[in-house]
Amino acid sequence: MSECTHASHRELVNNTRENMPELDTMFELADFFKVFSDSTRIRIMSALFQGELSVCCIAEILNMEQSTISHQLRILRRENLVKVRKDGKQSYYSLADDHIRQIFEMGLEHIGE
Amino acid sequence: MSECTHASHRELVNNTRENMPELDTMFELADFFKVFSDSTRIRIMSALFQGELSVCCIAEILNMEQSTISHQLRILRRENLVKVRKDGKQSYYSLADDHIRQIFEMGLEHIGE
DNA sequence: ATAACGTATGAATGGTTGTTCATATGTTCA
DNA sequence: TGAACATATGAACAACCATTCATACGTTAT
Repeated sequence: MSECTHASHRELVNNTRENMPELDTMFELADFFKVFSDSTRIRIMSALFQGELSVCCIAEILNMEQSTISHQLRILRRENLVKVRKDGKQSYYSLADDHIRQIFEMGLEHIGE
Repeated sequence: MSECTHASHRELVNNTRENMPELDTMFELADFFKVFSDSTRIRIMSALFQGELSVCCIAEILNMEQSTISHQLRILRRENLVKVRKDGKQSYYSLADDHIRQIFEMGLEHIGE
């Protein structure tokens, strides 16, 4: 290995840069994981694994304010992780992507559950 | 489906609660994904996929300050995602977990890369 | 020993983000 | 139509976090 001022260092830098994903891709990747980085959203998705639920139902399950849930559902909707079905006064949310379970299980595996 | 005030709603709430992971587990899960939710950390790990690198090398590859890299490496170290090998003045970092590649690939798959 | 270099870290700062409050929108029922 | 209910949303606030600056620590070489 070389230190920063050496010539071979330059090669290593350039080589590594070339083999890395596109910058935009790495930003997208971070944004993707960001959705899973909040415990409220994790809990909402965990609840939705059982099937579709209305907003107030989720709020009660998590014992949190309806407004908080709505705001977080908004984010999950924006990221296409949940879908809504409106029926009368209520909005029923469900998971939009089977991928989510896989992502959860990988995370659980890593933290050793 | 029932609305919030109905009796059957209570059953649904309790049932869903019981089938959800432990609260602590969901918090840990969020914390785990939080590590991957920052683009600088994603870029560092992407660089380390090529092999071990010194701090200043990473800084140059990402074109960021050494201090910034050190701070982020500290977090990655705390989460046991990288390991350090000290050699003289430099610290060489490498990925500590083969899992990481799998997590990256799942994320990349989801964002459609 | 001193200088130069690589790395680590505490404090300060600016930006981001989750939650709450208040309120608006839309629906159902009397 | 008006009241009650479910949901959505903007604004304000607080907490968190990534970055920068300054500096300390440890190592190498002169």
